[in-house]
Amino acid sequence: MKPGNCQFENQMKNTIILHLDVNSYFATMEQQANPQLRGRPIGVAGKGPGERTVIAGASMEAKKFGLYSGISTWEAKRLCPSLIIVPANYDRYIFTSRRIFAALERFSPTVDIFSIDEAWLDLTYLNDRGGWAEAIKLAEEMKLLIRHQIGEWVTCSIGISYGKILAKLASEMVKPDGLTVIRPEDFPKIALITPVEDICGIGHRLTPRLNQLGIRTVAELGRASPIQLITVFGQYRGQWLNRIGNGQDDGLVHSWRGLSQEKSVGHSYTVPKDLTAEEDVWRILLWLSERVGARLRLRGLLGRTVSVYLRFDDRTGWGQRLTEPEYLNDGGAIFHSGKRLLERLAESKPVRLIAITVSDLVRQTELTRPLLPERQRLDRLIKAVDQVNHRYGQLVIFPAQLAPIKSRLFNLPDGRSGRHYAPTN
DNA sequence: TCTGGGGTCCTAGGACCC
DNA sequence: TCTGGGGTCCTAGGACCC
Repeated sequence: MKPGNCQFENQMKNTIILHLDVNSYFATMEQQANPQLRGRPIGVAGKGPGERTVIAGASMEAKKFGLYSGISTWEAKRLCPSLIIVPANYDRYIFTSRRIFAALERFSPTVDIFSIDEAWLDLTYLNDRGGWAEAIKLAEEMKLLIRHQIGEWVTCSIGISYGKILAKLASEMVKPDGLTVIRPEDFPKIALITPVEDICGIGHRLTPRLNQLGIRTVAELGRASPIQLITVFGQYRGQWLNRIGNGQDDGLVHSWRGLSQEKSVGHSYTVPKDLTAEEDVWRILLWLSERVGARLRLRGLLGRTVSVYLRFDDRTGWGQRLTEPEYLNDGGAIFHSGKRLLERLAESKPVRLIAITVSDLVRQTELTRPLLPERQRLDRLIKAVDQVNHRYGQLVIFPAQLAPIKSRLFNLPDGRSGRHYAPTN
């Protein structure tokens, strides 16, 4: 094989990648915390009853009824009348997630976090001490360690392969508590029976388009003409599809330490009842802006691109973004940008979801230009407000414009903590 | 009574500059 | 005056993930 034209570069480097996925993470956390929920169909919901919400996670027992993440609670109840709906405790899930990833670091210095309950580990270093057999042994140790440290009810599915995508595919093959290996020589066999949509990166839009071209399995994807794939799906995606179809799985594994800076911070909210008054939309936008600002400051970040997104009662969406000359992280300024974007909206339809996101982020410490004196004063005020709000719960001190909907807002669950705001008086 | 909330990455095209 | 190429910044939009 010519160098530089190496079809299976990862195989030649003897890469060993492990993917770990905690089974039904949110539901498992709740069952671990409350033994009465074990063995029963439960669904974890993001918001309180009466709000428009969906199931964020379902237990294995509930999945047997056809439940999945993203289904509305109403539909979930219809499929599984005995379903127990449990409110989410995101703070706890995040806390436990960090404990799991920290525990995994004893197996590899390179732990690449994919989501709250999934990570890849680079085990290539095992090549000179047992290789694949040793990787399998470590996987079994990981399962034991997680059960021991996190909880007896907590199982995970592990996949081991020579690349990230195939390791993830392997971990999804057996659930719960699986351990599956795809060695380079196994790929052709696996490709024959794997539908393209099982590949992470081929979703509900690409699948029908591939199927239309007569491509249903990964093996068929591998046989497809690279030129055709590039023509249909563009340079980047076409090449990627061709590579993955041929088992060339060469995505890099990055350590989460140091590298993982967030690219954007945002919040969205689906209102219980569609909004028709412009001022109501502004108030929700201000509330979301304040939360985004607080989160940016908590992480020591500033951003200068502000995006606003609305979803209307007819399910259509509208979004705009703008980049400010100055970096910002206070709710007032974020809201101001967001409101300017909203002014560009021509039509007026009932609004069901409002979202605001700040991107193009930098660390506060990276900003070299000193703040103007008036900006310094504002900064001190914001810091004092942050301290109070942090101690007593979010938005104890809040912008006066929020007063008209204060009582409603204080009944909104905080998406991250699952807590309800306490009354302020 | 349908469809949440939090993210990531890539591309095309316009404006502007050298 | 016209034309081209290269580069950067920005916005809109599409696709994907859990």
